[in-house]
Amino acid sequence: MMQSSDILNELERGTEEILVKSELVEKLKKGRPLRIKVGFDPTAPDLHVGHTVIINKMRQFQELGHQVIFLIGDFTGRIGDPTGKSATRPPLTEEQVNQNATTYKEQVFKILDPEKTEVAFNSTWMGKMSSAEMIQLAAKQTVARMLERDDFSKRYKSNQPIAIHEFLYPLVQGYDSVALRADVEMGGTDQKFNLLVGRELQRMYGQEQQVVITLPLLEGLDGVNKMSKSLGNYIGITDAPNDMFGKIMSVSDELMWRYFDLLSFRPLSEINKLRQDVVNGFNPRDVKFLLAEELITRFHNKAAAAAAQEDFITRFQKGALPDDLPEVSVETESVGLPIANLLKNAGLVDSTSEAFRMIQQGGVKIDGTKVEDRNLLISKGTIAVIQVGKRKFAKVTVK
RNA sequence: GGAGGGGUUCCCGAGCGGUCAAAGGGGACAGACUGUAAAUUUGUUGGCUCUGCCUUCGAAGGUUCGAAUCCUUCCCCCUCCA
Repeated sequence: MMQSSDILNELERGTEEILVKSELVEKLKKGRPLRIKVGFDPTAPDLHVGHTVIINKMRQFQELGHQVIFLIGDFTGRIGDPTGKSATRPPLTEEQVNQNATTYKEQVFKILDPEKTEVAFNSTWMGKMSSAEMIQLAAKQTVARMLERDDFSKRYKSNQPIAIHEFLYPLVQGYDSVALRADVEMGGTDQKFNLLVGRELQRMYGQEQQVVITLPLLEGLDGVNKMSKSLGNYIGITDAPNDMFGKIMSVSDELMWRYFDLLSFRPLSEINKLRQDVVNGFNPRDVKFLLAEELITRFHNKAAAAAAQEDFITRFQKGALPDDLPEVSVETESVGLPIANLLKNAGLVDSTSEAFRMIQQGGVKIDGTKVEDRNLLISKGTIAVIQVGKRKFAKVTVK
């Protein structure tokens, strides 16, 4: 049995902030399972490893015997994205929401225990709310308060639009905590404002206030922006082993340590040792291999991790072709097809202009031989392995 | 309702009658190099029947030999005042 101070240390590990820590201590003392709320966006059912930072934390609460609530913001999703990036978001149908929820479950249960997870939808209570009640809810916060939110104030100051409905987003999210009687709500640091609105609303509705725990946002593969699908700088947890491996390898040596801190289950002492090894001349590439292996094993299995590493080595270190070459056939009505058109028709490039550029840059190879002539005609009946750059390959048949 | 500012190629952002497929940066891609799809470095970055042609600068008209650049109307965004 762990000491309560050990439990607290364990829970605090990897978090950005706990508001208010003393309240969490009090709640933990009660000896009953706490209700841990975490909200997810229903439009984005493909989780990436950035999301797993928080899911790992949820799992930790579960292991300590608490009740984890996986809240799908299907109603909130219809309000619209308050990041201002997508002005109009097509409303999801109930069918789509359910489908996305299923996808979610498949993914998070690679980490969470399904027996100890409650899945909730906020449309359950929000859908029943009358407009009068909605306005009463809106009356509980002021515009000035809303503008305190970093994202809103920045946009306001830089003359970016803020639609009124975007103010409702934090209110609804906060109200969810009231409806669920949450003891703890977790979210990314970008969620801090919304999470705190939940605290305030609970107080106004006469409930004990939830403790807010924020977790750091994981940087994406570029090392600059946070990991997100829209930026394309993510490692999806359903990514194929080879893709996962490649993406992890493309992370800079520096960012790799951040990933170790937030994604690896290895103890800190072990990570520090690896760090020291690299300082002493150990190849950081091999440390990256370890990270890739751990994550692929978590989301796939050990054999897949080993195979992915094997593939990476033969393909990039030794320059060999991958085993699973996609086969494509392109048709021509004359005796042959100009190389540029062939590349385009085979889907290896987006346009013939791009094809010409690639040839000019020396990135196109046919059966391993670099193409020098941009007007090269590939005759009908040819079957050849064509490569564009380091990552695009196809076995092309000209019919 | 009034006054003013603005909408440019994937993104940010110059251009303000011809030399504009449109500076610069970011991103992406390609080459070189390499202990890695790290770092570094060089280059490319609208399309096509490709060394020439075609379509782009919120939308539609107009002026002009010629418009992203000028005019008109419309749509959208922002700021200040009410």
